[in-house]
Amino acid sequence: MASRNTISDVARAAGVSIKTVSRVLNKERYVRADTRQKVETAMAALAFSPSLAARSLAGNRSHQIALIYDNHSPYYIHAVQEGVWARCREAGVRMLAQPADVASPSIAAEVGGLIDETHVDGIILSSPVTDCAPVLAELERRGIAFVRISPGTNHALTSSVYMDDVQAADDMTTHLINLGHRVIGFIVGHPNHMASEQRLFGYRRALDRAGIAYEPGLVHPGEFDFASGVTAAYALLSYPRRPTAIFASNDDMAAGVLTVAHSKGMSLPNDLSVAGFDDTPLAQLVWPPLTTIRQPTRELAFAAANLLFEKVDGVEHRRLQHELIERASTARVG
Amino acid sequence: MASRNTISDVARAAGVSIKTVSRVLNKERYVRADTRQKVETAMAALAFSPSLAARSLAGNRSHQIALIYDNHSPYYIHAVQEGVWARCREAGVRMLAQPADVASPSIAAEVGGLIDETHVDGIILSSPVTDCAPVLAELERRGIAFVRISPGTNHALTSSVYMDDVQAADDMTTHLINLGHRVIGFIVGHPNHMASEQRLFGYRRALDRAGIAYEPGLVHPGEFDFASGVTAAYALLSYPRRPTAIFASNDDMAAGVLTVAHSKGMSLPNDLSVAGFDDTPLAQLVWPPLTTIRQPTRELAFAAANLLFEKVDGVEHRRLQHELIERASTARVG
DNA sequence: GGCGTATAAGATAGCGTTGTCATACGCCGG
DNA sequence: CCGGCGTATGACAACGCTATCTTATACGCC
Repeated sequence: MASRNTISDVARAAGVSIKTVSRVLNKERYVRADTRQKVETAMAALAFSPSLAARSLAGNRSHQIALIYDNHSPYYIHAVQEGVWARCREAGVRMLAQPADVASPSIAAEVGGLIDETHVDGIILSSPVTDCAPVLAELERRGIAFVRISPGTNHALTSSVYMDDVQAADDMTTHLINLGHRVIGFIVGHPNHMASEQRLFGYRRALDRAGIAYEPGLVHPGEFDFASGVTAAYALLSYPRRPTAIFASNDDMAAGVLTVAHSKGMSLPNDLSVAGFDDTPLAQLVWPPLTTIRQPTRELAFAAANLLFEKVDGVEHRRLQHELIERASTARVG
Repeated sequence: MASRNTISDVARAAGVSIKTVSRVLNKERYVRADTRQKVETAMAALAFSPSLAARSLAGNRSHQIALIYDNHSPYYIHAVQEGVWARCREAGVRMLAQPADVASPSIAAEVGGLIDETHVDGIILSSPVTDCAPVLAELERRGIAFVRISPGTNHALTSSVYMDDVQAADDMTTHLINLGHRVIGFIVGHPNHMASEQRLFGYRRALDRAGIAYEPGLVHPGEFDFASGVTAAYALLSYPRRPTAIFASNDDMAAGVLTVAHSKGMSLPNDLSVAGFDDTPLAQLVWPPLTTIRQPTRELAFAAANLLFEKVDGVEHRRLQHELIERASTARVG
């Protein structure tokens, strides 16, 4: 239970002042190469890790950032955490993963409290917090650096990373049309998420361009979870003009569609094509594996952290590319 | 960009000394009810959140704990994070989610660095870090409080929470035997995880009790992921004594079995019963939904945090109950 | 009435860093 | 040969709390 090694221990071991150790630690200028070497040797020998608490308190950086999320998809959260974490690791910054509840009236206060408590240097917002007005207002008010992942509103006002959800949904719909489908069901995402609207819009745009009339009865609300996919599938499959293909706004709902089809004894993909969105690992775990849109979630998260560390002055955006992944759940209309 | 409110601001607003504010904050004795009230009012009015950095530095508590994991199942990580986080929230303690790599030679140093940097008050180890010898040694050496989730080794030496993997696998195997199966394939888990051995042992114990000879050809290694489930399923389904049921050590591998069975045009569960383990959400997203063992992951994590906060002197263990969940992937042998 | 004890509150010294300012050295040009 | 500048280093205060010690008051007992 040896007590913590401090900067003073390192300074003593290296025969320099604590300030010089601090300079080495922070890669400041005005340290001779051989001095730097001595200090680094001493740090390694003592396995010195500087106290983040002390650094936060004394300096104007905490070497920590927060990732805020409120998403019920473990796959999404996992990918986002991993992406941000990977970039943080490179930068020697600690990531605080912070769940939140966008529906809570106190969410802004909680985010404010988080900032005060932890002194974080910046914040990354993932969907749907990325469009949570009270949180955005609080962050603006405090003037803290932040980057939004896949924002749906006020795109121009803040830095963000995103993909083109409209185009992606258009691509998938067009793909189904190219396979000969003319009656295509669509399951909308959770109303909290701006991406839901955009994906619906892409679906409509593709139909439009192909000269296929939009039919409200073929569009069913959902909530991005399996259960709502099941519900929607039952509704769509009993609709008078029964769809030959169903495009769900995410993979979980698509899995729900598959389950309903299986339980009705349908043969997939011959009796019904099913498409998902996101390309979570789930897409490959179900049968038949899902044709879906690969959303570069991990890369978006990485890019968000990157943008935060660059500390660009103004507002900056980075768009990442999606990709249509064709698997066995879609086929030419029978 | 108002600057942080400090304990002094609160003290001034309440007309008391900073030490009294500190007392209220830490729920110490010797504060009159009306004084406490004044302070609490002032804190609320100023939306005061104490600096964790300052508290860590000055006191001997940091109000933070770390959760260390190296698990490739997003569902597992998510459940563990959620359980620990829920208990932390109640306790007003911050949770640091820390990925690690059990295969890395520097893992102990990294954990040590984490402790030095963050001053965490305690640590929770999830599988497979829970059985990582270098990490355990480092934690012992430092005398820091820690709780292990589902340890497989040296159970008696440290506090832990766990479920009975042997009994659970025994239960499932017995369930299949009771359905009339006599040729039961088994897919082992990742060798890193101690649970893998235990589940295999439970399988063998149940066979033994039922007087069914153990047949090595019916047991195939796996790695807890979908791909290894697929590989194992191909092997098992081409084994001369073809199994009528396959018990996979987790749900992901069971999903792999389902996929192989589907692609061979088998009718499930009539041609083959498939059982999983863990009851992750995935179990319900595949077709047919998996008969599986519900592992109370979230509750285990919650209990682990709880044990940490109780700061019991000696070593303590908590066992949580598993449950066999029967769904549509298993049936009486045809 | 004096004294011991429990309760209530304040003064002050750190905790381990970084920021600021001061200092020392070597080198250059005039 | 001296003043000034760029470089390299150190001394010390400050960050916002908690721990420790001290002081003040109230109360009960002999």
